[in-house]
Amino acid sequence: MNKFLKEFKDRGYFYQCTNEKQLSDLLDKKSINAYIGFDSTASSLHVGSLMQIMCLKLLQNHGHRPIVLLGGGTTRIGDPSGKEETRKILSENQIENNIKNIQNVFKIFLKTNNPKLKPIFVNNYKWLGKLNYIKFLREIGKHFTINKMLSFDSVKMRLEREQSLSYMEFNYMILQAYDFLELNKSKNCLMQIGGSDQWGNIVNGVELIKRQSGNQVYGLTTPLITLASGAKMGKTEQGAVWLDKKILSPYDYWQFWRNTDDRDVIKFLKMFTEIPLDEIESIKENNINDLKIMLANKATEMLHGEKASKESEKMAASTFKNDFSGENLPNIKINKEVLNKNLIDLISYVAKDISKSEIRRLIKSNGIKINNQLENNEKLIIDNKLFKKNGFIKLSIGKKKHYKIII
RNA sequence: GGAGGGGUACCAAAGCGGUCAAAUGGGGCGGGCUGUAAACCCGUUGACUUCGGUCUUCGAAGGUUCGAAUCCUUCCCCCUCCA
Repeated sequence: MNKFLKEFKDRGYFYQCTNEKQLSDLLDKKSINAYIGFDSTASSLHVGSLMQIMCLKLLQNHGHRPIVLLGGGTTRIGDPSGKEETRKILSENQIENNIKNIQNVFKIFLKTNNPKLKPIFVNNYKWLGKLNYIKFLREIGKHFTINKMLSFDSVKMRLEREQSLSYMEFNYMILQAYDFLELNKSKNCLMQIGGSDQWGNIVNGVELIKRQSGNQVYGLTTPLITLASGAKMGKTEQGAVWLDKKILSPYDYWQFWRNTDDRDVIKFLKMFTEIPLDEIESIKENNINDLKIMLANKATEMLHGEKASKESEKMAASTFKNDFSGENLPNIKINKEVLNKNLIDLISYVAKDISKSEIRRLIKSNGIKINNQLENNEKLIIDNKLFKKNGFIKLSIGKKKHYKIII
């Protein structure tokens, strides 16, 4: 089997392929261009897309060139795959801004010195935006039969559940197929990768290209990641795990990986780091917590860089050892308005999204510590004296959130 | 177009004139156990509070009533069946 394909499978990225044997031979013979499309519905991607990003990275590592399609056109429509409801339509401006921001992630992950392997960015609005309806129906539409379209999971599910599917959304798969055709023509793209829910859309593209130009292209899908707990990958208590430090700090990102379920650690090491598989094999019996730290380090390093990764590790170490070093904790400066007020005001200032009622509850239920000391007095006045000993206060909210309060 | 059913807190779902800030489950949060894991156990889960209370919530707006999530009117949205 082709080396790329082999690693693709060994790392757990493989779900389905349109023609595995042929694809393997092709990849052995030459370097190809392959694409994955990403949704631009939010200003950043989250870990839910990370596997796809890793796929592109792997592709690149094996000497193939990644094409990143940011769906300025299709985002204007909304993919019904896997969705139970029609999606909100975003404004054009929003979409373009999202695309700009999302690109940064790829620039980080797909950085390379080899100009031949540099990622190609495309926005399908460029071609979808100027389609001529009649012409499109005649040239592209004729290749799609309603009979078949109705049989696709994305459509079938909606119909079975008797949830409405608008004509607009119904067209999504045709547009995605058209994207593939366009990229095949203009960028000589020979493969599309996508999540398993994209299978139908991808197959349509492969067939459309075959009919239109006779070219043979391939599709590859990745499995839905299932966590040991049964939950969806990428959600934490706080919400989605974003790949943008403006939305989710490197430390929180690091923590996300550090808190991986035992049963998922090896799987994640394979999927979300570039540690060689034989190395993972040889360390897999190591202490589980060391492995989690390794996972967190490597994953954070890929996205936020080595420095941020190391700092996060240090911060975690000082946070979870109750030795009161507190050195690496995030600094929160308080101004005089908060000084000499009470504990509730301080916490409210530090954690703005917690309501005062909630803070009172926290204090009552032993959730708040000042300098590692349980503090039950919500009216404790925060004055200069408290800062005397160390020059700062270590404020702990629950077991995992700690702050270094300075004046 | 006709006939029904429904919209309740983060989600699901009970309540159907006062005892409802609203049962129950899930989720979240805090605590315990531990390994920053899992499982389990306990507590908590509208806001503000001088801890006495106060204010705002049951699709929207009005109305009846001492009193409404609960009854009436209008409107909006969803679903089922018939045409």
